[in-house]
Amino acid sequence: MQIGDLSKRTGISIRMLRYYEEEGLLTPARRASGYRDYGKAEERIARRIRLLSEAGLKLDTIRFLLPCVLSDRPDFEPCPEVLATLRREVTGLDDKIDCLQSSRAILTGYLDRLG
Amino acid sequence: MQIGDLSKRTGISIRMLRYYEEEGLLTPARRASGYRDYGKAEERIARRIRLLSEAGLKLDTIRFLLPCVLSDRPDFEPCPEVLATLRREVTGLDDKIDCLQSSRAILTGYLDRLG
DNA sequence: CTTGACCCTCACATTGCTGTCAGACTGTAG
DNA sequence: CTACAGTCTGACAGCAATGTGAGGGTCAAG
Repeated sequence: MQIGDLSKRTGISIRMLRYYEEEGLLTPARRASGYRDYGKAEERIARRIRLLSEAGLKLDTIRFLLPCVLSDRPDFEPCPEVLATLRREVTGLDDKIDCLQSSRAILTGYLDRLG
Repeated sequence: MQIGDLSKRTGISIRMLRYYEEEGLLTPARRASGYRDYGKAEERIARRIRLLSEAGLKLDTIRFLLPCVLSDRPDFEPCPEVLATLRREVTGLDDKIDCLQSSRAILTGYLDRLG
């Protein structure tokens, strides 16, 4: 699959797909022509990267956690630092979810009182 | 209250408090000396701005919604555009909350299977 | 063989914050 | 009066993500 196809399927801009590669997150095969060639696996990775990225994880962090993030079951014991990062990010997400819910409450609160 | 005090109380950097003012979100009184003078009302506004800002709303949007966001009860009917923005931001937050929860599930999923 | 749609790399620009530093003033405590 | 901490403005810097454009190759259809 060419980059444009993957872009359309995932909604991730071509620019960002190349950027993910530049950052070492997603490394598609190359054709003889130099064209990137993405498969199903890469598509899954791309979607996952975008999900985490939209959740506010930095690409650095995602790169660091990618092995865990991709495996469905732990086939290896991650090093303590990865583990710590994992936990840190989870509590970070919890905080952020709280924050979003409070913000949501403020906005809907106003809307509700209106109707 | 001086800017440094407010900064300590809210955890918002002095830089950002001044930036909020520059962006027209928070306009404290001024002493004769030129020093900013924040009261309880401004503290509440500052906290609210930061909450929404951390939730991912842009300062532009916050400025636009600020009247609604500050009032506890609607004392006026906001114009349709404000209403639309309000609704748009709520669904945006909903999407984001979903996204964060999925991301959280990915991370905790791995951690859980580990223990 | 040409054309049009894709793709490549490289590099610069922009957005939205956020930090930091310089040079100058304020305010208080000794 | 001095010293020190706090504040003021303004400007420049950095970051992470993203857009955009130039200059040039690839490839399938006609």
